[in-house]
Amino acid sequence: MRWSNLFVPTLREAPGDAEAVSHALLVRAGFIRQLHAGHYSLLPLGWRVHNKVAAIVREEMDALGGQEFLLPTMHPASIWKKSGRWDTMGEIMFRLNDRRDNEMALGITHEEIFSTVATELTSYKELPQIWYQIQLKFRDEARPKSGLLRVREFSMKDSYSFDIDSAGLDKAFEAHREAYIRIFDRLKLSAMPVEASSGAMGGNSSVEFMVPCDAGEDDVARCDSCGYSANVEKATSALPAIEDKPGPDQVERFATPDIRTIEQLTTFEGGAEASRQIKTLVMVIDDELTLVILRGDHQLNEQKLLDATGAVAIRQAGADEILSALGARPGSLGPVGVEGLKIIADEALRGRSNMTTGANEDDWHVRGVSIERDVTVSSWADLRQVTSGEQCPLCEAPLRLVRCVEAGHIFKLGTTYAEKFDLSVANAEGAQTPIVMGSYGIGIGRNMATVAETHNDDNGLVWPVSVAPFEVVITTVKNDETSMNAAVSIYEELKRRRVDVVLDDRNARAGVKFADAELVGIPYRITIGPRALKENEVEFTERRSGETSRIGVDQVVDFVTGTVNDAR
RNA sequence: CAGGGUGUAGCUCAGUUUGGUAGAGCAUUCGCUUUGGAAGCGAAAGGUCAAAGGUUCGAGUCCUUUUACCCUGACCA
Repeated sequence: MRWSNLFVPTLREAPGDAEAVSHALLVRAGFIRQLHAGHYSLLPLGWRVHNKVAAIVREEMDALGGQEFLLPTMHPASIWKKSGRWDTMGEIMFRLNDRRDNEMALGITHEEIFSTVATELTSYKELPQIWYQIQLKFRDEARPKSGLLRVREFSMKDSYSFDIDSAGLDKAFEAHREAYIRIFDRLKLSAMPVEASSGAMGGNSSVEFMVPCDAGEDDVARCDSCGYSANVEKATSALPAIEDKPGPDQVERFATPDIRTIEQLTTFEGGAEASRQIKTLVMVIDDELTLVILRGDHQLNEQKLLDATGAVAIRQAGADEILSALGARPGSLGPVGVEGLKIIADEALRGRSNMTTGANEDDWHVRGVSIERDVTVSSWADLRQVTSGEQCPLCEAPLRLVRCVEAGHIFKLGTTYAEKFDLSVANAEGAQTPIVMGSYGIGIGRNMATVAETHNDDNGLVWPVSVAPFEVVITTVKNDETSMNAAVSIYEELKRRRVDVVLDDRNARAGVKFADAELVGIPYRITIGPRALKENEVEFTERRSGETSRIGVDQVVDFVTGTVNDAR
C-alpha cells in the first residue's frame, strides 16, 4: 500500500470532546470518526487493526475447536420472550417493529439464537460443541462514552459451549480461560482474570478479564500478596472483629434534633462512631419496598444486592414512599420494630449488639440495638463495597482497588438455556439429558481501544506488531529517482516476504511524514534519505524506543523481516 | 434518569457580558521560495453562527421551545 493512496485524515489537534486517550488518539491519527453518540465509523487504518484483533481471536478460537457461524443481528421478539430476557433486559435492548407490526430486537448477545440452532443437537455423541461468531451487537447504553470503549454498536466475539455434563462445561470453560490468556498476551494487554458477578447474563460462575487502565469503568480489588482479585461487585474482605460492650436490656430512644447523617451522629453527644451504627437504606427491589441494613461506615454495592436477591431492577425508594412506609424521613430511619417489610442485612452486622440507629421518627434515634434481639432480619447477604486498604479475605494483606477495563468475560451458564429452549440430548443410556452451556465474550473494538489506551506516548500511538495497521513504514525523505528506486525495491521485497508494509511516497516534508508515522503508531520505520543512501545504507527506527540504527541496503529486508517475525 | 457543560469554517477556538457588515490559528487550493522533524511569504476558497419560534429598524449575541454532543453519577455481559 502506498500512503499517497491511503485515506488517513490525521489531525494536529484532537477534537475537543475526546476525553479518553485512546479516543483522542484514534481520532487524531485517522482511525475512527464518530457518527453519533456510541456509533463510530472505522476508517481504513481502524478497520485494519480491528481485523487483526479479530484474526487473533479467531485463531485462538479455532485452536480450541471452535466453529465459526454468522447469525442474524435482528431477532424476533419471540425467542427473547422464550428465554424471559425480553422483559429482564429492559431498556438496554433496541426494539423495533417491522411492517406487519411484529416485534423485533437487535441482538445484545446471541444465547437465544445459538440455543435455537442447538435444538438440532440430539445425541451425546454430537457433544461437546463450541460455536462462535464475530458479529455486531447493539446495546442502548444509557451513556456511551470514551470513544470505542463504551459504544452502542460494536463487534464482539461470542462463543457458546454445549456439553453433556458440568465436567464438560468445566473443560470448555478452562479451555476458554486459557485461550483468553493467550489472546491478551498476543494483544500485549496485561489482563487479569478476576471473579465477577454474572449480572443479567444468568449463570452461576463467571470470570472477567480486566486490564488496568484509568479510562476503565470497573474497580477490581486486588491482593498483591496472594494474587486474590475480584470485581468489587463480587469482592469481599476480612474485617477485624468488633467487640460490642454490653448494652441495655432493651432499646433506648433518645432525641437527636436536626441529626440527619451517620457522620453527624458520630459527634453528637450520646451518639456513636459509624462502625457502631446501623445504616438503613430503603430500596425498591422489583417493586417491593425493602430495608437494606449495613454497618454505618459501609457502602452498599447495588450489584451485590441484585445478585443476592435475583432481582431484575433495583432503585432507591423516594422520600414519599419512605415516609409512608416508615413514618420518618431519611436520616432518622432504622430497622427496629419494623414489621411487614423485608429486611436484608449485610453479613458485617451479624451478631452485633449495642448499636445505634434511627427511630423511624424524625429527630429521634435509638441505641442499645441488638441485631438478633431487636431486628427481624429476613435474609443475610454480603452487600458491602470493599474499600482500599481492607484485608484480603484469603491472606489478610491489604487490598488495593484498581481501575480496569473489562476486556472479556466468560460465564458458566449451566442448564438455564437448556431448560428454556428444551435443549437435550439422549445420553448413552438413551435418557434425555439437558445440555450444559457456557458463554464467552470478548469485545473486538473495545480491545482495540484498550490497546490504544495502554500503548501510546507523547507522539501518538505505539501499536504492538501483532495488531498494528502496518508493521513497517518506508519513509522517503526525498522523492528523487535514487531514493524512490531504493524505496520501491525494498517495499516490493518486503511485500513478497509477507511483511505488512506501507510506502510513504507522499511528496511532503520529511518532518510531516515522520510525525504522521509516529502518530499512527507503526512499529518500525525504514527511512530512506540521501545521507545514508550515499553510503548505501538506510535508517531503521523502532517506534517504541525511538532508537535509530543504520543498516546496509542489501541487508535491510532480511533484518526487518526477521525483526517483524520475532515480534508477531 | 439526575446534575453540569458545550454547539460559530474540515479541526482547535475567539466573538455572546453591553444587539449594528462573520473572525483567528491550523488544514485546503494556487503562486513563489523551500526540502532530515508538523517550513516561510503572498493570494484564494471555505458559514443556514445546532433548529424553530419570538422581541427589535436590526439578533451569533436577548427571550421561549426543541435538539445534538461531552462530563460526573445512576444504569450497564
